[in-house]
Amino acid sequence: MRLTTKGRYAVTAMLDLVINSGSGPISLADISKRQEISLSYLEQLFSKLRKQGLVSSVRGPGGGYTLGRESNDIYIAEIVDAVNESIDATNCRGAGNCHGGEVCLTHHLWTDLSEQIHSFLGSISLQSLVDKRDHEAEVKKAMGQMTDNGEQIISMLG
Amino acid sequence: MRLTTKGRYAVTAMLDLVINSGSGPISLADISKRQEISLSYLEQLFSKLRKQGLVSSVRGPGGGYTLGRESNDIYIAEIVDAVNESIDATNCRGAGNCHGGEVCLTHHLWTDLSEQIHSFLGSISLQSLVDKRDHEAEVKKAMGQMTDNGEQIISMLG
DNA sequence: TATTAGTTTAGTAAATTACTCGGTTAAAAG
DNA sequence: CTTTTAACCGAGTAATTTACTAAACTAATA
Repeated sequence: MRLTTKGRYAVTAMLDLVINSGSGPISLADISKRQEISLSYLEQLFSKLRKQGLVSSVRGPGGGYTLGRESNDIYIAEIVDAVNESIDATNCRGAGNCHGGEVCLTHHLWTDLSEQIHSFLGSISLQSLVDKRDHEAEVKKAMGQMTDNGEQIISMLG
Repeated sequence: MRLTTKGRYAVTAMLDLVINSGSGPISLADISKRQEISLSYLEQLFSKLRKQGLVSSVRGPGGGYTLGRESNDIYIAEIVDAVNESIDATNCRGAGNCHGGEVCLTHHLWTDLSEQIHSFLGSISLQSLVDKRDHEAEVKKAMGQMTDNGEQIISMLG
């Protein structure tokens, strides 16, 4: 899981799309003005977002972008993953140049943590970010994904 | 909260320090060999870690680095923060060039999320990463920081 | 005194980020 | 049918960050 300014731009643009989506599609030119992100950079980001089905496009006058799915079915991790090239964190993959096993241990610990962050962001939807009333429910969902006895906890909470 | 390869290197090196710390200090040369990170790069990273008190150094032969605090009192967020220059995520800070308030809204939403990630990584100690038996307890602590009724949940769990 | 290993600074190659520019294509409006 | 709009596409590039090399110096040990 990589979390850079590039991902922030993508999430910000998607949030802008959710907040300003009324009747028709939203043009990148509008998002560019509102969020102060270069139009061409937005085009690059949305090209990747479109390929992942997170947005769909409408050409011509009055055209622009709409969400590919409902805002409560699009998760932050998807957006970040879409714009970031996935780089393998470990330089020793499985067998090979692992001397002593300790290299693998630290790498394994890191990837474990990285997966936890990913599952956390994978449980937060665009809509829940906008709608703060959903906040606690989303945290419960995040908890459920991060702990083994998550279901138990949630059932205790009703 | 920025999560780049630089932070990963720092956390990996700190994990190496915890795992291999027996009697005396650990030299960066050893970490460099084990984790395949350039010595000079480690020196730069540990310079920052030292300034934050996360490690302390011993010079001369047999010297090296030890943890500045106990491993269960050093948190991942501290390590990541130490090596990353903190960049302000919002281009409009407070007053100024906020046109319409919507720019601020999306920025606010992002910083909210960013803080959640930060508090999540701020609840995971180095030791808990190593010692998987602490895993569930740490998740509970993380939950407590992320939800308003966290204390309530923890008390329910005993 | 020689060696070890941290400390510091300057410089740099590589990668990534963010952007400019120039075009094309599809669809709507006139 | 022509013009306009805005998505689409690719090459190129400045700025920044990452990761590293090199060279010196300092403290502590053997």
